[in-house]
Amino acid sequence: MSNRSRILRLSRYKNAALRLKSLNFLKVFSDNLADATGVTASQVRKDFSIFSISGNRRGGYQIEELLTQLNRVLGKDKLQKFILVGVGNLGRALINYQGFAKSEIKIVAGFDTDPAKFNRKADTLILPMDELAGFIKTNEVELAILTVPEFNAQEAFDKLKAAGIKGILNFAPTRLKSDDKVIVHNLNLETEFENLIYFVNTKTLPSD
Amino acid sequence: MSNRSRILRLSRYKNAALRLKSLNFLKVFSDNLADATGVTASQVRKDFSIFSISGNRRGGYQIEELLTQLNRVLGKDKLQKFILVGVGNLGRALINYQGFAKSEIKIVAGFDTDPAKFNRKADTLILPMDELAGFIKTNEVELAILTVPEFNAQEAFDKLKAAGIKGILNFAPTRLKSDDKVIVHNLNLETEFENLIYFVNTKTLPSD
DNA sequence: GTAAATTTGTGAATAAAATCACATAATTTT
DNA sequence: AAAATTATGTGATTTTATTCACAAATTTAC
Repeated sequence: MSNRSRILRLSRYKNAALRLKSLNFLKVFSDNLADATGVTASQVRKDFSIFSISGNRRGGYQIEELLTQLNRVLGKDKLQKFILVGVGNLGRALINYQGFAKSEIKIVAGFDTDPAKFNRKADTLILPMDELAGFIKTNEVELAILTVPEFNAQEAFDKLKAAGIKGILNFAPTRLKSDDKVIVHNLNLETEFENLIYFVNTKTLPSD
Repeated sequence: MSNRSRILRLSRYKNAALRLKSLNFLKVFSDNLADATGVTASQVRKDFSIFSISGNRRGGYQIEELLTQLNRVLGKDKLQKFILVGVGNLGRALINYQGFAKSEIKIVAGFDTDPAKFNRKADTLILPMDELAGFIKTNEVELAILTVPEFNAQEAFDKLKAAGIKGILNFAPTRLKSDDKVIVHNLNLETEFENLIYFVNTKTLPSD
């Protein structure tokens, strides 16, 4: 078993554990993680149970050990290289985003069709689309971020797929479909905004 | 009943319907919407049923009428004004994001503590935090986007809450909690990346 | 060293969400 | 205008996810 929201929760537990670690905590209880992430304690324990993450009865979880186990499940025990296609406002923001600094996530290059954006001297190279397939092969990149306008999304997707990319985080406002070859995670900003608007307008509390 | 994923699906149906409308389609079937959004046809109909959105037996849904009903539910029948706090890379990208152009979402001002960022002449004003509360009152803004670094998130949240903001889309890597006064929708980019990494590493298809 | 206290881990129970399946309504065909 | 066809709409069923509740393990107190 392994659905999306369960994995999202594991990430949150990890973030909560990291925060506690930075405050010099050595151990943490399911109760603490539940408070920090807004779920129930038994949910935390059930999630751990499903991924064979274990602690000590009465002693809680050793934070260091817990983080190791969570990072193992989440694949964060090794560097994850991403390329980014579409160096517009959002693309550039993601390339410069500081939030990944401590994590094992790295955007290794950006690609665009606009020559004005190419840059072979920057910290993160910005290259023409022609070099996409070659770069992916040479650098053994499996993951991509798609931040192109709606109209170009399908074409860019096809190129990424042809070049052997295995996973795509799609910010373009077009829903792309996962298949055996490529896993797509669609993240539509307008949809997220609309969701908030709905809950504010109806004054119901979202139940996630 | 009204959980987050059901509302997210309604947004997707709406986007699919919009796309079909732009191709001059006049009607659409639950089957079409299902294909376009990656769910089952009965899911589409069940979602509609729950929000009393109805079509014509044998005739499907009139797109124009369907959009009206969806926009009513999603609160997109009127302009939704947002302010944005934290004009960094991501904040600026959202301010300049073109994807909202056709929608009823508008970012009316940005706020920051850094005087270098203030701009009273730009299309979207960038103002000092001191003016936050006043602006919110004068312009009757209920919604906010939070794109500050982790360390400043709680303080900014408190100010927004005190100023009467009703809903926050939080991009800061700190989980803020919803309550009766403010609904928070947390959107943690690192978590989204990790989620993709997990499914690529384990080669399982996400079941959302 | 025994008893009391506390927290995990997980089957069992409950709740929630998705799918099925079919009666009902509308349209098209003949 | 009757019969055949095609979609919706929704109770019933199934599946999935969450919570409950308690035995097992460990720690602390006496």
